[in-house]
Parts: sequence; C-alpha cells; structure tokens
Amino acid sequence: MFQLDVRSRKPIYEQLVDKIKELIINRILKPDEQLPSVRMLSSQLTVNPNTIQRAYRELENQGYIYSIKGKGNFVAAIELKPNEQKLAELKTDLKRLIAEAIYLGLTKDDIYVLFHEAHQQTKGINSDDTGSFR
Amino acid sequence: MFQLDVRSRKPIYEQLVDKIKELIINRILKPDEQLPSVRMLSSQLTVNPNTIQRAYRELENQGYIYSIKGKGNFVAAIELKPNEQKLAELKTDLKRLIAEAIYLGLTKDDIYVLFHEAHQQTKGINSDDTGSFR
Amino acid sequence: MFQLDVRSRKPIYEQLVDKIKELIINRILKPDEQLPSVRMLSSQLTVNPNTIQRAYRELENQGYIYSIKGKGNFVAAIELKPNEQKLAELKTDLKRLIAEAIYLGLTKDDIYVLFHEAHQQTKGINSDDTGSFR
Amino acid sequence: MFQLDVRSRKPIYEQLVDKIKELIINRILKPDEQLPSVRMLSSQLTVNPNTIQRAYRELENQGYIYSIKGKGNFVAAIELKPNEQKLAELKTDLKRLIAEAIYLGLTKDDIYVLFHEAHQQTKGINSDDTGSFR
DNA sequence: GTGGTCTAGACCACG
DNA sequence: GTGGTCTAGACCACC
Repeated sequence: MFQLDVRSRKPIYEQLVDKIKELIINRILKPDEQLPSVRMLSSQLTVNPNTIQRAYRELENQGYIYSIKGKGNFVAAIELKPNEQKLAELKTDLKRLIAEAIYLGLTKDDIYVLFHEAHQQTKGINSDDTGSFR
Repeated sequence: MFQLDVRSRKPIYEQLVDKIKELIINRILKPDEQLPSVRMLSSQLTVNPNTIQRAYRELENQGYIYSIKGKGNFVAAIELKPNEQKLAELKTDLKRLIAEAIYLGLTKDDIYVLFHEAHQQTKGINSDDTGSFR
Repeated sequence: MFQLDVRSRKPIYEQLVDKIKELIINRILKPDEQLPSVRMLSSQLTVNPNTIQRAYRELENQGYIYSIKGKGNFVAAIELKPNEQKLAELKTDLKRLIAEAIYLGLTKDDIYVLFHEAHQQTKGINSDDTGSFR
Repeated sequence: MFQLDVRSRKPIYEQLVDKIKELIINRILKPDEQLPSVRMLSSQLTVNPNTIQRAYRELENQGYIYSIKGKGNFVAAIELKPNEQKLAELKTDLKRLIAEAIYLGLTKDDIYVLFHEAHQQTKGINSDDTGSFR
C-alpha cells in the first residue's frame, strides 16, 4: 500500500501522515471509508503499532480522519468552512517554495500545469473553480 | 539583519538557511558578496557559533554560497543552467502543497496572487517571464 | 429521541448517560416516568443493546433512574437533600473550567449569560433562585 | 510537585496536562519559564519519559507551552487574540456543568463565589473585568 | 545536557 | 477485534 523510507530524515509517522493525507485529498480514500486497523498496517509495513497509532492521531488532530474506539479509523468529511488559519499557513509556505522555484527556472506555464494537475487530482472539489486557469 | 524565532519547532540552523537563501534569491545579497562572519553573526543573533557554522555549511552544500578558508563565506553566482533535478523535486513538493491547499479552499486567483508576489520578489531574474501572469 | 455522534471521541454509552441525565434534569422526563426499553432504544438508535444497558446501569448507579426487574427503567424522584459531596466535586470542576475560560477571555457577562441559560433550562427547580441573577 | 493517581480512569498524561495547565493559568509558572526536563519529571514522578513527553506535546498543541530541541520546554505567553473556538467549546461544557450543579443545589451566590475565586487565581488577566460581579 | 522518534510488548476500554 | 495508554529502553538531532 505505501512505501516508507526508514532511513529518511523525515519521521516514519510523518511520512505516513503525508501519504494518507494525499490519498484522502485525491479522493482515493472516500469520506467515512474505514482505514486499515492499526495492527494490520503495523504488520503490513513492519512498523511498530505505536508509530501507526501516532500517525492516525496526528491525522485526527488535523481533521482528516476520525476514530471510534472499538470500531476503527475513518476518513472525515470535508469541512464546509475550511480552516482559514491552516490555509494561510499553507499560502506562506507556497509562496516561499514558488519563489525558490522561480529562482531555479520555474515559469508561469509550469505553475499553470501544476495547478491544473493538482486540481484534476482533487476531482474538482470547488466547483466554482473548474473554469480555465488563465 | 535577521529575525529568528527560537520558539519555532524548526531548528535555528534551518531558519538561518531559509532566511539567507531568501536574501540570495531576492538579490538582497548579490553574487560574490561576502556574508557576515560566523563570529559576528553569532554574537549579533546570540546564537551558538556552531549553529551558524552549520547553516553556512548547509548553504554551501546546496550551492548557494562558497567559502574561502581564511577569508570568509560568499554568495555563489547564479547557475545559468539551474539544477534540473532540484527543480523537479521542487515541482513535486509544490504540486503536493497546491493539492492540499485546494482541498482547504485555495482558488486559482489565490495561486495567481502568490505567483505574482513571488515573481516580484525575485526581481525578474528570468526575463522571459516578466509579462503578465494572466 | 436522541442524536448520537458516533464520531465523537466520547463513548456512546457516556453520550447516552449525559443526554438522558439532561432530559431528567430539565424535567422532560418526569419522576417515575418509564424510560424506553433497552431493545426499543437499541433498534431506534441502531446501537448495540449492551451499550444501552450499560448506560442505564450507569444512570442507576448515579441515582438518576431505578430499574424494576421485568418491568423496566424509571426516572428516580428528585432527592430533596442533594448529594453534598457531588455538588462539592462539581464546584471544583467548575472552578477549574471557569479559570481556564477566563484565561481564554471569558468575562463576567459571559458567565452571567451561561448561568441564566442553564437556570432557564432547569425550569426553576430551586424556588429560592428564580429571581434575576444580577 | 504533582500528585498523580495511577489508578484513575483519567490517563496519566491527561492528569499531567491538567495540572500543568492549572499552574500556567494561575501564573505559578510564568511565561518563558522553563519547565522541568522530560527526564527529570520522569524520574521524580516515577513515570515513563514517553508519558511526560506526550503530556508536554499535548500542551504544546494546545498552545500553553513551546519546546526548543536541545534546550527544554517553556511556558508560552498568552495569546492576545484568544482562541474563539476553544472558548466556545469551554462555554458549552460550562453550561452543561452549571445546569447539573443547579440541579444539585447550586445557587447564584455559589457561582459568584466560584467566578470570583477563579478570577483572583488568574491574577486579573483581563483588567476590564476587575469590577464587581453583580 | 535537551527534546524527538522508535521498538517491543503489555494491559485496558469499547462495541 | 478495535483503538488508547503505558512501560522499558534505545538511538538520533540539536545546542
């Protein structure tokens, strides 16, 4: 299911968070769908259950999944009122990254392509946004 | 010169790397300009000299500065042929971040603004890109 | 009758306990009134009968309901001499919560409103307290 | 320093969070003051370092402390713009608790005393709130 | 020295 | 069987 790099500087639980977040954002995991149980993922990835648990907990804190004791972990529905604070943080990060990329040769066409691809991936969540980019 | 946030979860040396990188990208520090010495920065920022040293070493590894023993650290000239591999990596990161931001409500106008702002900052390094974004 | 949130981190049986307790406190369920049977509630809420049973047992332990074998569960009469110990515990909790809320910006007007609303809900059980709060 | 109840239903790390939060709210621990190190608290309380770590992490997530790798954990300054969402949640909890307390005999004088005491503890954070309660 | 991550394995609470 | 908590002890990153 996933590919983890245990030698990476990035903690395993963070890698997990990112991978699962991606699956949720790209609608591969759908709202209210059940995630693999802590123990199952643990044995599949040969990673300690605690590490999986921690990743799930982080995802819950960030609002991407919810967990029911004795039942399992499930994908959360999208919030209709998106978190403004989080979005603002993301924008700051994006700007920094874009500036660095421009320095390395990124063009406006590149960013157009990236946005378009990302938008396709998310399967048009924001319907008012399906128009042409330009 | 800089403003460091000791409370941030991001290591101080990484903050330094990012800040200096930004100054270089935005042409505030120009090619072959000398950077402040480790000791000076260390006392100015009340930061351990080791931490400064580490930041400079990291910047050197990434190709943003070069150091001359006994003289100091200097801003590297822009590579006209930017590292394609790095740009590719950046694009991957960007795409991931953009997808997440769209999930949280980012619109095409938002990304337009971000690109525009970032482009202004870099002071039109890439002349083929000074036209209007739209 | 109730609205349960299966996604909540609070166990379902506890949610049930709180809801029913609220109905009793607010006199919607009157003393000696019969509660819905375990089976009925179970099928209505599509919740495991064990869970309902557990909630009722908990309510009985706390003195809010009593059960008669073969007949059902019933709302207990109000104790005119309320449990002083419980009240003392509640006060401790309240004080802690109020302090935290003040730290986050709670004003005396806020607490006035809260008390007033809570008082309205209880429909003036304690007659010496029906006057204006201020 | 603290007294923990290992037999309690409430997790140890949560007990720790509550205790430390209380010390911060009541200004016994002052902003930027260093908390005992994970290892020290761990041995003092004969609790596993991981459990302490988890409590500190939770406090950081809630904004009560901040941690610097290699340095320690420190009390965070109060946010000038308090978290409205958190306050709203607290109010809901408060209302429920107050209603229950009224049911058990709480009077408006009682709540007055509680608010007053809590306000004293917090050492008058909100200066516009030092007037008489009534 | 400090915090941060991870494993191995245990026990409890919940449904 | 599920998630949640905890211990024992290890290793790494940072300053």
